[in-house]
Amino acid sequence: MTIGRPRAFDTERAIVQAMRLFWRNGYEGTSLSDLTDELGIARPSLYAAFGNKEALFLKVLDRYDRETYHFIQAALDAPTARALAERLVYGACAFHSDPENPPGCLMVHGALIGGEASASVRKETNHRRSLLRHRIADRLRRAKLEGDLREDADPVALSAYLVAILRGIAVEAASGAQPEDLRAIADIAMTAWPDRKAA
Amino acid sequence: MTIGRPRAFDTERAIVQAMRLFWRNGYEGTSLSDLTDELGIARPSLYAAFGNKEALFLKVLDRYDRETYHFIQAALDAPTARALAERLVYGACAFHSDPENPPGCLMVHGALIGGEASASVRKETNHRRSLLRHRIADRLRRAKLEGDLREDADPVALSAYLVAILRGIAVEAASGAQPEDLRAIADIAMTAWPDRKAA
DNA sequence: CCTCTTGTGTATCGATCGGTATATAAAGGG
DNA sequence: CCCTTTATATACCGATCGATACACAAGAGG
Repeated sequence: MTIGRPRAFDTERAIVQAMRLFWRNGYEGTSLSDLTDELGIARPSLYAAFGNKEALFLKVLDRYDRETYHFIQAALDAPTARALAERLVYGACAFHSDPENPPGCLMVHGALIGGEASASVRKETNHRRSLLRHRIADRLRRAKLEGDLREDADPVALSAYLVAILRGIAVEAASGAQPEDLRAIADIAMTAWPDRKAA
Repeated sequence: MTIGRPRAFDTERAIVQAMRLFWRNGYEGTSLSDLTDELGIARPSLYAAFGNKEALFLKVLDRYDRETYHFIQAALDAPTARALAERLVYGACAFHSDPENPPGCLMVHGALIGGEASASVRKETNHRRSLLRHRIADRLRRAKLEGDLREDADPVALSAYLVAILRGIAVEAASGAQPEDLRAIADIAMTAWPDRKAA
């Protein structure tokens, strides 16, 4: 079938292992030696399979969005605006409380800042973060049309607020906050959500 | 008076210049060459004046807390709990909207994550972040005693919420959010603040 | 002037960074 | 068996990392 020597490692498994490293130590904080040590493969194998460090990180981002940070999609599928908000903030609490997950959020910690060498990677994570806000805003606009969000509510402002809460929870979790601390934040955050009746 | 050759640069000015570099590119993202280029001094002069990179960063953190991130102190001096919250969230908006300031928050971006080389620096910024939450919680406890915060309000939870909002605003600002976006977040965040009357 | 003390400039240290050249090993096709 | 193709392992590349050894310059005190 496939010609040539077969690959001696599982690329999907390698991406997950790389994701955990980037997640914990950031893009610049994770060296090629860290990666090859953790993955148990030699350097040229990694380059042959993924291209280079940046390309591997992009693959990791895709995997993170698609299969790890998936409470976002569950939230966007919620039937009402309030359910969307609840699934977002409490989903973030559960996500960042899961001891299986490294602390914080890969999208925030992975490449929020750094030197000029990681500028393109930073741009990509920035883009994905703003994309999330737009997806939430679109869903809230639809909620207004469907009548489960007040007429005077501002979808753009509310989506910015929700995303800010997610970032705040992620940073606090990375700083060592306990699950109950995160839930307290989410509880208070939800009291700001507009009810169906006018003010 | 002082014996020996006089220093040819202003250490206070150098700390401010170093702060802006660390603020913009993070601790690990700022190299010694970046620092010496920006400060216009040679490498041994920097080491003689500040010790090493980590010691310089700690001096920068002190300066940031004391003279740059000072809206925090103004908030803690507020007469009421609600005024505290308002000064915090709107102060953060103004702070992160000021075009004179690099994007984001030095305490968050400077050393939120990284390799093992910056572990001690990360521990220090973590400590300072948790210190802020405790100072706010203490102020809110006093507010309850003084009667301008509802009896059933939880100072610890509210302080965690406020800090999370600050982190969220900082991350969004670093991601390129506009001043009006930040104010929208703050406006909604404040609607979660408990009124004096019971629910 | 000389000495002492401290800061400056050059040139460099070993370690590590991301990335590769080269040779060899393991499969399929003939 | 040989040839092609792909993956592996060793060893290495130039560049940069944080940090210094060394010699010299600039002031104070004698």
